[in-house]
Amino acid sequence: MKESINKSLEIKKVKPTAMRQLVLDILSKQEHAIGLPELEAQFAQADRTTLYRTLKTFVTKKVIHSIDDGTGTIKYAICKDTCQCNPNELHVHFYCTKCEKTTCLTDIAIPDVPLPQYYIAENINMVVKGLCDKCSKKN
Amino acid sequence: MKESINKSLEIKKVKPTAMRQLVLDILSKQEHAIGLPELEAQFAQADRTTLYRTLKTFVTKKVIHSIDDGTGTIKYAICKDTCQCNPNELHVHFYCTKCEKTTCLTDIAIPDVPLPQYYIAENINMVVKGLCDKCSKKN
DNA sequence: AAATACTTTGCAACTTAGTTGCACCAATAA
DNA sequence: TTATTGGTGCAACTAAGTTGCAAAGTATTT
Repeated sequence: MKESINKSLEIKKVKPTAMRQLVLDILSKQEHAIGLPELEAQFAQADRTTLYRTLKTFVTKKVIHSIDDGTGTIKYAICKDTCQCNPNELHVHFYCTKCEKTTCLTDIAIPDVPLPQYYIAENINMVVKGLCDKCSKKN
Repeated sequence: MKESINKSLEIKKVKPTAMRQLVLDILSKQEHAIGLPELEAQFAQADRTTLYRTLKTFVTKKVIHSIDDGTGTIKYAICKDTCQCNPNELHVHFYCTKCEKTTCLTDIAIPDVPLPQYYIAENINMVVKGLCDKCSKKN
């Protein structure tokens, strides 16, 4: 476990400090994407700034990817080891309006959209909102 | 012009107060989607709260739609008179990373995506980021 | 027209997320 | 060891959004 985290940091060329290992460990244990406030809540005592900067480093080094799920707070989830976050590798995200969890639908690629002339796509964000599998069954 | 604004408010069943007419008039003159701070900036003197609530009313009454373009501030643009904001009526939005403007690509419908079993879609947000037509030509 | 109720508006104050500057500490290189 | 670099933590701040409450305006009833 700890080995895989170190490996992940090594692959993406991020110095594996204790803080970073800890943050990545927590992120790896999440079932859903979480935001900075939620990450902060998992620590008894930790500085927001450090977590903030750790996440930022992870994003630029592509250890994790950020998700704008439309709630106003950015969520984060771990990238695959091989992920380079290119447009063709992007997947759809799902935000459940009932349990308010954001899920990576890693198997669902974002479909190509035709853009008007002279528009150049660099990145695409696609979030489907509705009820997740667990919540739709409870109704 | 003023007639069409009143008509729009009437259709969507919003009482046409002076403030609302003014806000809708400003929104109708925008080439791009704008946020609350930008709307506020167009007034010499106006209260943020009132504008905030006006936008909120407009969104719930479907006079305008809100766009989460990933910048952190929600943008707004006018809906068509007939728009009911159903999933099948939704269009793609484009955020230009150079001029930082958000554009409704009203002609480009959001493609259907297959969801995993038991997931129920209520709404979809799709934002393409990159260079808009004007900015891509300038390079 | 007067009295009542309802809606809209404006001020002030607050919350929340994100962000920056600066000082300190740890790890590494010269 | 000293110098340099990078990471961490505190404090303070910004920006956007939000709420409570009171005043003003509009509509409705008598």
